[in-house]
This record gives sequence, C-alpha cells and structure tokens, in this order.
Amino acid sequence: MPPAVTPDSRMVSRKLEMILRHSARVFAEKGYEGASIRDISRASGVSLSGLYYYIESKQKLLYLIQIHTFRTILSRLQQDLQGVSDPAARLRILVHNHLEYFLRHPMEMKVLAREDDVLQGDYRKEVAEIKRRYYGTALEIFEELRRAGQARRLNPRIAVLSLFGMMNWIHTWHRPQVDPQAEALSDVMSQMFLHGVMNGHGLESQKLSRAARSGLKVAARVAG
Amino acid sequence: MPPAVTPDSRMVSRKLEMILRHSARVFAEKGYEGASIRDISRASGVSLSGLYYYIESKQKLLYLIQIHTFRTILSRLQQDLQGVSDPAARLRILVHNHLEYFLRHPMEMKVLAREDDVLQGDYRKEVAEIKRRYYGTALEIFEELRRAGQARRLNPRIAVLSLFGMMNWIHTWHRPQVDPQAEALSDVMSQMFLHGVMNGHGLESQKLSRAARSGLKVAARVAG
DNA sequence: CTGTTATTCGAACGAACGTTCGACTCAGGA
DNA sequence: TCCTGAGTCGAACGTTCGTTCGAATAACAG
Repeated sequence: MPPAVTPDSRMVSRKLEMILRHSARVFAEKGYEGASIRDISRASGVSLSGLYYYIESKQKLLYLIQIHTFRTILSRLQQDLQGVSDPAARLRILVHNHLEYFLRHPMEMKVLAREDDVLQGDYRKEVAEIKRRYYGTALEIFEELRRAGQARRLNPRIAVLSLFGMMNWIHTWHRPQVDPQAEALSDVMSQMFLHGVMNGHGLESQKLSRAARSGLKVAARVAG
Repeated sequence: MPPAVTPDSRMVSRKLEMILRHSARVFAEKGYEGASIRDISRASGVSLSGLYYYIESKQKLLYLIQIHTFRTILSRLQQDLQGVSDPAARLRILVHNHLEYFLRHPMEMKVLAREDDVLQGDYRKEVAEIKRRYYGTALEIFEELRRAGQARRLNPRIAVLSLFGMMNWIHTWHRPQVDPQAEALSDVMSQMFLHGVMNGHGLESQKLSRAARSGLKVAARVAG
C-alpha cells in the first residue's frame, strides 16, 4: 500500500494512455508501417528509448490501441442494449453506438479499420476474438429482425458486413465541419439498413426489381 | 516503324504489366509501406535494380496500379451505362460493374481501398481527380433516382458514400470459396441500397421508424 | 564484323528503421 | 547518510530501406 505521494500505477498508466493517444494519431496519419517509433517519440514528447519503458514493442502499441477500442465499444454496446428488446431498436442502438464512438475517436477508428491484418501471434488472436464477438452481436440482432418479420431472407453475413462497411468506410470521407454528426448519421444509416433489408410488401419494390433487373443484362453481357 | 521481331513498346509494357501484377499482390499482402522493393523483386523475379528500368520509384508503382484500376473501372462503367436510362437499372449496373471488377481483381481492390492517402504531389492529384469523376457518376445516378421518385430526401453524399462503403469494405471479408460471387453479391447490395433509400409509402416503414426511434433514447442518454 | 541501343543485375550508397544498453537523475526508506 | 528502484535519455547496435551506378549481356543496324 504505497503512500499517496508515490507515483503509483495510476500515474504510470496515465502516461501510457497519453502515449497511446499520440500513437493512435500518428498511426492514423501515416499508417502503422509508415509511422516510425521516432515519429511517436516526437509526437508524444517522450524520448525514443523512454518509450520502451512503457511498451515492449511497436506491435504492442498497436495491440493496445486496438484492444482498448474494441473493448470499450463492445462493453458500451452491451450496456446500451440492456432492457431493449425490439430488434429494430436494438439495431439502431448498435449503429448509434458504433458511429458515436468512431466520430468521437476518429484516429482510433482509422487505426482499427485500416490496420486489420498487421498484428501477429497472440496479439492478433486476441483482437480477432473480440472482433468476432462484436460481429456476433450484430449477427444476432439481424436474426432477431428476421424472426420478427422485419427482414427479408438475406444472407445474414452479407447484410451485417454490408452494414459494417457503411459504417467503417466513414473514416475515409467524414469531415466533422461539413458532414452530419453521429446522431444524424446513425439515423440515416439505420434507416437505410432497416429499409434495405425490410420485407418489401409494397408495389414499388416489385416495380423497382423488374426495371432494375433489365439493366443488369447489359452488365452481364459485357462481363461474360 | 520497327520490324515485327523488335521487342517494341508492346513487349516492354508486357513486362511492366507483369511487374504491376506482382506489385499489386505484394502491396495487398503487406501494405504499401510494409512492402519493400526487394519483396517485389523477389515476387516478380526481376532483380532489385532491374525494376528501376521500368519504374522510377516505389510511389510510381502504386500510382500506376491505382490509376490503371480506376481508369478501367470508370471506362467500363460508362460503357455499360450507355443506352440505359432507368435510374434503378443504372444503379444496379454501377454496383455490378464495381463488384465484378473488384472480385476479379482482389489485390488491386485492396490496394485501392487501403492505400488511399499514400501518394503525394501530382500522382495524388491525378488519382484523386479520376476518383472524383467516378464518385460524381454515382452521385448523378442517385439524383436521377430521386427525381424519379424512387429515393427519399436523403443527403446524397451520405447515401452514395454509404453504398461505396458497403462495396469497398468487401475486401476485408470476402472469401471466394465461401461467399457469393459478383452476380449474387451485386444483386443483394443493389436491392439493399434501392430499398434502403426508397420512398417508404408502406405501413411497415412507419411502424419500424417508431419502434426503432424509441430505442435510440437509451443510446442518447448514455452518449450525452 | 563494328557500333549502338535496349535490357539486366551485383554491389554499393546514405538514410532510416526497431530495439538495446548503460548511465544518469531524483525521490523515499532505512 | 547511503541505498534502492522507478523513470528518462543519448548513443549506438545491426538490419533493412529506396535508390543509384557502372559493368555486363543481348539484340539489332550498318
């Protein structure tokens, strides 16, 4: 039990967190491979060798950023989903939670989306495992949607991964000063997805299908 | 006018194309910064210095891959769109053209999607320009959809970029042996998008909206 | 044949890379 | 007071990086 004045583990992790923040920014700007430890040293104000007091390798730096981000997003999602049973509402929560976090932490978002297959060994496995759980949650929600009669018989994998595509691609184009914020954006994307996978009973969807399908012939001719 | 036997520019460009193919694979596997010219030398069978007879820098290698891919996709799209006026059909053609090319050239797809902000100077400008034209085509089609009463008053930028997100994210998950091919995939994504942005006159969409919106309150509470 | 041009490559360049090491400071406990 | 251990850093390690250069070879023209 160290006295209050001691620079205890809280202090240490404070500095580590600071390093992680700067690292995420540098990784986001130059990519993991394109960024050097020297860049991170410069950005964080910690000397080159001083960094290695807090992390044992560059890979661990990336690992810590990714695992922390995924854990936070997943735990907030589970929290927000509690007590909500309507499938469409649950999907909206998922989208909102995802975009809310990503637009608030754009650097981490970029690192998560871009540096997907950089990690190796146990680092890789751990990140893959938590990502799989996150994906699984989305998949369950989609199945609920379908059981509730609010989704067509789509390939669930395709539907869910398309949704993630919409959301994750944001990091390539979103400009905070120009584009809608998390609230509006998650509204639009949730609606797009829910309408997109919805059981189409209306006449419009059938008309649409026929007209659109005729255009495909041209594409098939050229591609064949 | 050189004789037929001369290793003319066609021969040279043949070898350059071979180098570009191998480069795309290496860039896709290890990322642009993570891949070394030596990796490309090994993969293509051309000696390290021999590569520089065909390209003047590593950046130019990436530039050539990106510009060629964009040019091909864009020109095929314009070809396929000719004579088709129905907006929904035109959108289906765009999606099909995009996915067809990407699934046939997965390495180039990955390089295009991931190495978005690596190029500098004129290389960057040229690629950005053709990408802007491609994006513009998609935007026009969406506006046509809206004029035809087949799309809600969505932010067109958001709608179109969401569609590109769906399509481009594929490079992170598509496994040719497991997942649907271009035909089925573009069918699903076109439908999802068209339904997603469609004017919702049916009762279902309104029911959905109300139920889903109620779930958002939870998310707003936590995020606020 | 000789001369010229196109193609290829081994060897090397200087710079930058991730990481290590030993020395230093400084505060707290004995 | 001396000792200990956490924190910090300059300097250097060996390796790899993108690129260059000059020599060698191959292919054709005259």
